[in-house]
Amino acid sequence: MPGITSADVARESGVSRTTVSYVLTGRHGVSISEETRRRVHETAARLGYAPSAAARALRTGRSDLVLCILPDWPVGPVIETLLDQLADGLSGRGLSVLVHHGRGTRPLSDLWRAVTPRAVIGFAPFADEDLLAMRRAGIQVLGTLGEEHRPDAGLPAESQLEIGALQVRHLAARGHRRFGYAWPTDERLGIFARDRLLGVRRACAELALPEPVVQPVGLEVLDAATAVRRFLELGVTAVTAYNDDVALAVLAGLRAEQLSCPDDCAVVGVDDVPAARLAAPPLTTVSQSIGVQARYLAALVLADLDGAEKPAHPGHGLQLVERESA
Amino acid sequence: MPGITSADVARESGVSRTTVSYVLTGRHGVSISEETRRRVHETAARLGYAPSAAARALRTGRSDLVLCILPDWPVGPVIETLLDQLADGLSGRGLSVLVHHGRGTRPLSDLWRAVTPRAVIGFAPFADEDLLAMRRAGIQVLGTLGEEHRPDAGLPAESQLEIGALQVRHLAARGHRRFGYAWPTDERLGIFARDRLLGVRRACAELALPEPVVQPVGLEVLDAATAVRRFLELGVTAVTAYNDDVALAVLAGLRAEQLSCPDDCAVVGVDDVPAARLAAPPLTTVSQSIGVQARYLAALVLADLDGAEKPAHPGHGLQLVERESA
DNA sequence: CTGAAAGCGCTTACAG
DNA sequence: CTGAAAGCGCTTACAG
Repeated sequence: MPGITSADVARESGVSRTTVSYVLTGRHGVSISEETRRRVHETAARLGYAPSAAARALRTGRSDLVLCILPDWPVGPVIETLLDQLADGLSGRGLSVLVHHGRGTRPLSDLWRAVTPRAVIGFAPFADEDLLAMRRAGIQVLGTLGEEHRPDAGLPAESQLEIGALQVRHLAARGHRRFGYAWPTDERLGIFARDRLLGVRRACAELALPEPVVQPVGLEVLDAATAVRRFLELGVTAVTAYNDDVALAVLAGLRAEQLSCPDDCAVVGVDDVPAARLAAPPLTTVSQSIGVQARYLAALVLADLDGAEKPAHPGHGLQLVERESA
Repeated sequence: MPGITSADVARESGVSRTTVSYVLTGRHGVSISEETRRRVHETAARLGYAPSAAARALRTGRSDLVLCILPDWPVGPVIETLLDQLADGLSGRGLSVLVHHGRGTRPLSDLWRAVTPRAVIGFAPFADEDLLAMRRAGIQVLGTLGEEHRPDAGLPAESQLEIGALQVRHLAARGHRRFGYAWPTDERLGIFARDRLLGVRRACAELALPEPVVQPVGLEVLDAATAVRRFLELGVTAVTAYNDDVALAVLAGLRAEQLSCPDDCAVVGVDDVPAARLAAPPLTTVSQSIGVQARYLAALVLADLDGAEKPAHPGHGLQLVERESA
């Protein structure tokens, strides 16, 4: 029992496959009697017919899939939520979101060729040749970092810069002058960390503050304690962390060193993960309003689908969530 | 420039499409001169040829994709790591892992028909009709909860039961007799929480301990504090939490109530997320050895691919990670 | 308003 | 050792 085809539906309904296709794809312009329409729909439902996506993709060169390419590290709850909301925004238009975690040695081209997606959304930059190949194949290619972002050309992502700047401005407003930057030990994160740190550097420069002290901070209490000691030795009074995970480690390091936060050292993270508000002390952090981002991405995909013009960029929607750690 | 087809490669190499196909799919049994082989490979590489997956899927009825269906809530770092490792294990055999977050209103059948996957792996139970339809279409269907798991038939998942039991046994060995169960407020988690709690209940019964006190615990300090107060009023001295997120909330609740952990109340979580070791105090938790699970899943998929017999189940590989909270 | 026919790009018996 | 041909299931001009 391999499956019902449109030919089966046509035979059962006493019409041609053409008519079945017209009825089922809701083709406009062609008028088909209401009676025929009804019969075709009814038969299709009764037989449990679902069109072969492979055949449709082969014929039209396009599927109803949106492929999201994640980098090869655990992305955390924020991106997960973004993906969920993106899927929500797209499902109403018959589009399904499929996610690929960038692991495995398989070339990217195998993947998008296998999926024939309507659009590809990259959560980290694509290699130029991949980008070109996808565009050439008529696939809409989007990135969450903004199109201007070309790390190979040395161009940082605006939103990442802004994150670092927000952290600094909040702390500077509270009188801090000497900053530490808690750099993630996972090397794969460097691509984002670089831009966030750059944002911190620039903000410090603008405020005529000294350069931040950069220190790698592992996600272990002992590692973090070592880093914290080093920070304080160098006169740091406030730490901007790469993200909440790293910030949580700094908090743990401070506790291990019997230091109090924010009195001995203030800390601000990035992401506002659920654990942030449960930390000791509750973590001040920068949240990226993912609802806005998700809607914007969905709108971009749909605009392309409709041949409409691109929606305006909603801004980065960053927000400082003040709790007790800074 | 729509794309290079096998016909292009054939023409350029001066052979037929048949030969191109034979060479490129590495077909055994058919002998083709080494010289021809070389020429075809060279031409394909030079032209940047990659076969159309849609055409191949239509012809063979199968793709090189493994589709993972996640439930519609954020799954957290543990599942993310599992997916990464699964992709690693499968990529060597030319299989790519694609993930669908179970959001959106689109029916599951649209999805697997669009992807024509080699295998589908469910991280939450499938509806019976979906299961049947996929099997009928010749797709290998696997679940991370074990095949015996049929919640609609009231059958709990072994591994989930065992998690709860492990938590209780650890605490009972430390002299605790009256347990609280920190139940997640996110209703979508109920399907797992139910089985874990059942494991706790059974373990209590076996040890002739009183029934656990179940209390929903939100991921906010105030919610958690309320729950903690209630637990202690009822004489609870140790809390088994649904997972580390909930356990972190309990810890925050204890701090808010000026209570000490583990002296006033011990806590044990599930998952061993990175934040667990950074908690105050560091969280004792049950870790699910995902490396083992990932390898087992990969082996299952590959065994089916090769027509080999199923690998033996490696056991649940649960482990209690003792830190300071219990 | 509806049907016969071509063709998307591949794989695979089948025939030489 | 290699090629001509069929066919996977669909969509879509084109012809009635």
